[in-house]
Amino acid sequence: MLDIQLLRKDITAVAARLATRPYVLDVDSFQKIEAERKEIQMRTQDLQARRNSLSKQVGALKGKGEDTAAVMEQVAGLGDELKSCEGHLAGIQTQLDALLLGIPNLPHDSVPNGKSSDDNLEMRRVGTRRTYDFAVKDHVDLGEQIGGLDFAVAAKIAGSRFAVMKGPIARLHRALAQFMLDTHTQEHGYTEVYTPYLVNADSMRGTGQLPKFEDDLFATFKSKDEKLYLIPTAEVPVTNLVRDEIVPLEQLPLKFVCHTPCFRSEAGSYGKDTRGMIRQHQFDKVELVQVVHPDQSYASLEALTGHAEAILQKLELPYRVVTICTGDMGFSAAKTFDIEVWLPGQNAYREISSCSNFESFQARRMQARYRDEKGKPQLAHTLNGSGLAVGRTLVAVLENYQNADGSITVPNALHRYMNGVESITAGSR
RNA sequence: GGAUGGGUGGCAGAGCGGUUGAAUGCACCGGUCUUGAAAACCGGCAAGGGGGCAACUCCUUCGUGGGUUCAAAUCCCACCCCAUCCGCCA
Repeated sequence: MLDIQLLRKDITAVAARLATRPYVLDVDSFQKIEAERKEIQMRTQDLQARRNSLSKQVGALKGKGEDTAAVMEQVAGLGDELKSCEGHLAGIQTQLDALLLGIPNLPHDSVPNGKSSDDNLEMRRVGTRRTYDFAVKDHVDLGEQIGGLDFAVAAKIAGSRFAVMKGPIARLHRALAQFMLDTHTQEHGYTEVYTPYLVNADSMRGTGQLPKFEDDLFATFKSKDEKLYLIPTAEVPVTNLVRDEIVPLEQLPLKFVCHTPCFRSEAGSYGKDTRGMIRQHQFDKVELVQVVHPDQSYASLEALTGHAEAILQKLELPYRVVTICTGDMGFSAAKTFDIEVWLPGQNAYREISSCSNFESFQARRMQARYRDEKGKPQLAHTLNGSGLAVGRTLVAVLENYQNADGSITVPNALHRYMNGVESITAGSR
């Protein structure tokens, strides 16, 4: 959510910056509602003030044993107008909130303008792409040949966009998650957390999934009329740890790492990435979340991106980092770096992590604050990034570490998580 | 699912129709004292929002929603959450 003061003061500049996303801010309707709000709010508060002071007089008169009939009559006369004003104001406030909740974040000045992913800015390429003296396979063929990846049985159990992993592939998948958690907690200073996978609507609103993106979510029912949502990313429960909290200054920055399954409906991506486990309804991810002082958030974004990159470096997987342009950026982000890993099977770089600074956009929605030097509550800045998407990392390992005979060499960094296993083949367990 | 108790400021915890945005303690900030610190003493200290150039001022908030009343943290109704015990259970 944007600061409403910003919209009141300089809506033209805000609209211009949002247009780069592109998002058309309805300036007229905002200004119309805002003008109405101002008028009604002032009138309502004036009536309330009069009622309060008259009521206090009644109390004072009664205390002295004097007659109160005249004052009570006066205050009674206020009743109807007050009630209608309060109702009117509540209605306008609801409208205003709805409008505000639908406005995306302002891109940071350093974000390149652009229309689509074609306009994203490559920052760096890291690692060396292997050359193969045989025809490379993709992870689907490799996994099925080993007997560890089964999409057909997953479709039987649940439908499309699910996978069943078995044997050495399932183990490799687990090893990757453990390896990521250990690296981030032991080397990057994150605190591991375990959270609910089902969350309430307030939490989804806090991080920006609701009200606009309900279609992207899976939901379930706690009771007949109480809905719970399956998390699309650990960002949601973890960032909401600080919802409605005032964190003491000395506790910043908060750094959390969390491994969870993620559930996405992938509505609107029909026909995209239908093969393999690149785009699934359910996938595991290790997520990094930081809550920081506003002065630090861009330095933190660089650091957090580096933490995600460290995983790929340790796994010796080649990747590149891109800055997402205005037109390709997510709703809540002020700036995003994507990390894209090289996939020989697709002969392309594919997103494996997305690291964003949300500035105060999420914090304002969820009233996540810290106490500044003067003791005043201030909105914190929130960040998060995948460190990394476990399923896609598995895909990257399978494809990059494949051998001519279809076996997979286990990256050195994972040996201790695989009980010393250095290679997996069809016979592995 | 059943029973009981409970949800009040950063925390603990009073208040149970009016002058209470809320006693008291802790924490925190400023000061006195001290070589320094502690202790002691004095003072300050909720959040969100509106109006105003400002000084300042007004509104809202005691789990949530609704109701009664001139007036609600306090009374009534519904719901939610937490704790404990019983039942069931990974």
